[in-house]
Amino acid sequence: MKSEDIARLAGVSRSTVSRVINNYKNVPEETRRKVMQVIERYQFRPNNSARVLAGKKTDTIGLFIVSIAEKDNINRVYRNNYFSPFVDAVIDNANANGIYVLVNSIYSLQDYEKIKRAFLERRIDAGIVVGTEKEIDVIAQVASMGYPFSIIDYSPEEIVRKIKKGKVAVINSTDDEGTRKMLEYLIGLGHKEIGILSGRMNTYSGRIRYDTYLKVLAEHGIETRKEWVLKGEFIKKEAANEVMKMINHGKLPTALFCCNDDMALSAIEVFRNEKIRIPEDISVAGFDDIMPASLVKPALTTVRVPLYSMARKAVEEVLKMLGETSDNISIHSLETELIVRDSCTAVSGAGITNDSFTA
Amino acid sequence: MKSEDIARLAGVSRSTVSRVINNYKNVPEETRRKVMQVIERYQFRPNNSARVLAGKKTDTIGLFIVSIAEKDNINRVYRNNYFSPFVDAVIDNANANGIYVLVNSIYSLQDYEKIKRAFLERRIDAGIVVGTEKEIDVIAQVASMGYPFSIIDYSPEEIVRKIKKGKVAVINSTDDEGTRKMLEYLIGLGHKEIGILSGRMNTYSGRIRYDTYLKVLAEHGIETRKEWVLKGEFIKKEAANEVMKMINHGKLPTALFCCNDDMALSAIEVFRNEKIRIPEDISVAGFDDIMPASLVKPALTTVRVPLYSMARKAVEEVLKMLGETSDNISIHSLETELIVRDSCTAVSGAGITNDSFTA
DNA sequence: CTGAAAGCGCTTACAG
DNA sequence: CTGAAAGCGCTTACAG
Repeated sequence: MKSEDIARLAGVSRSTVSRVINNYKNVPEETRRKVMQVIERYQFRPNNSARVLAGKKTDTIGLFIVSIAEKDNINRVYRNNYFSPFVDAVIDNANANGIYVLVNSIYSLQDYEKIKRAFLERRIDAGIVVGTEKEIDVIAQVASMGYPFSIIDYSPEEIVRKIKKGKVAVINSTDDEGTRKMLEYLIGLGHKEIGILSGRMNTYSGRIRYDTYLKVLAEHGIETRKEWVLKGEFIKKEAANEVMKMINHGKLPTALFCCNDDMALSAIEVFRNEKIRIPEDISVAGFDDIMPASLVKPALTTVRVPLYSMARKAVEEVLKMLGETSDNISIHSLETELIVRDSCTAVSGAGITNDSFTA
Repeated sequence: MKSEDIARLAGVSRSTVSRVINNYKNVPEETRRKVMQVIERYQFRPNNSARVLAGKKTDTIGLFIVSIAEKDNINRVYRNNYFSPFVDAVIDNANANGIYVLVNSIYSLQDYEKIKRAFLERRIDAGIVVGTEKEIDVIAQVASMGYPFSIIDYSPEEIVRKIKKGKVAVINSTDDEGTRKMLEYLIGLGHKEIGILSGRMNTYSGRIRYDTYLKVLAEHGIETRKEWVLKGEFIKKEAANEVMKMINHGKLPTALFCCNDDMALSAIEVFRNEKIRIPEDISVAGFDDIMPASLVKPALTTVRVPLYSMARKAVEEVLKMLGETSDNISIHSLETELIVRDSCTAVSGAGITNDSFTA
């Protein structure tokens, strides 16, 4: 069944069938109805390849997930916990707009060519990139060909510097404010010895969270120690190693700010095994608010990153840019939120209770 | 840049360029090299729509995720925990074979038309369906048009009955054996009072797990009680309600077999709030082995469903069928595994320890 | 308002 | 071994 068949059956030309399908206004209601009837009767749907070849959009966007984890790491925990809701949200929002989503995993620099390939083969109209280690040069290249891009978690300054032309939206959360809220909450609980379990420094959020930690402590005249600055790379295992090292080293801080929940969960496990109580002996804070954060005991105090809204924004922006002719680089920061649960408490003897802050 | 440009630059015809791209054997090495050089120099990639229109495959499969949860249920917990690894795995395996994946969410019966549409528009070569409430008639219809399908978690008997013709692979896990192993493990621990928190009965795995529970108890001459047969629908909230009802009713069983981990986690939470200790007062077992299962305290004893292998199988089968001409319906059952952790223990006074079974 | 025709960028018998 | 040509199924100026 092709448009020619529909035309014959409806007693019109292929041109008219096409005009009906594409909602041209200069088709009389009578004709439109006649054609639609035949279309519905035969469940006709135009061949997408033919439409695209004739100049239509693909109505498909590419979602590229750059994964921090190794390809053969079966757990791939970071991705599962953190990205899944994002992927869901992108698909939901795209589908709601009649747009298809082609999802790709990127595990290596070489895989990055997939992005270019998908565009060169004209499989997609636009792209969304999420994950670690974004190869900005490839993206800049594709963007300069005129394809819109939403980029999640990337330095706006670097985008402005590296993307000379193109339609690009950068979607971040306000991790600086989130970090600040968390640290001021801890300081408010009386903590003066606050360690950090940092994330990947080649990641925008990794750097922001770390930099803001340093900044806020400095503002409050609080010093940290080398042994309390742990490098966890956003990965559970690395985090566990670093925490163990700190424990063996001797004196613990009274609070540990972890740059993501995965690492916080890992830290909690190590502490528990070492009979270090949470939050009595040490307060542990996370970042992201992934699903398990509310399930573990003690439930994790963390900073919520609005992944769903970010996904929606990414889709919205990319579709908006698709309809525009001029280049444009836009920056969007969505609000983070402090989520107080049970893994942090007042420093003993500080005379402050957790409750004063949840109210 | 199109194949014509490459042809001109390489001093050959479009036909020859096409033969090089499609690996025809009757191209002399010399010619092939010459053409490839130009292709690489200009980063040429053939327009996919043109190829498809000319008769090539799309090299894209559709992944359709039927979601039990409501569209506007922000948590959509079931899907996140259970399906995410599956989606990941499908994408990994497809990409590894140079195949793209178009991911679609299905929330309503009406959404089911998306499947038909994707095929009619010739966007995909084959489909994989996962999730609850599979509208088998739509699938049968599409399958009868010759498009291969892998269906996850569906009754083989019903497939054989309803799909008269087509290329279909049904991929299940051995939930019957898994259920049996779990129940015999519990019975071995001395439990004679075993309740069940059942799943969705319009789901194949939901029915199998329930039916096998009844069967195994009967085989062991163990009776259950009406008040211990809870209907959780695979959903945390329903599960919590049912468990609460059972608690209020009075006597508890010594063990509760939950038909998925989400419900088990939910049950554990309710018990904890009611000061009922796990596993001392009641043993709780799950099914699936989702990520949080190993993280909660006590860690959940459960049955592992080999989601990753199932995803790989689904991709493999669908690609295999793509290369075949004849119709074929195949049934595949992948092994489940009993995972003993901390949420189940011997009935007090039974004189049996957990250790006797983990060895 | 509507049809005939050109064109989108490939692939593949066909003929040589 | 290789090129000219037909054809895939649409869309859209163009002409009327």
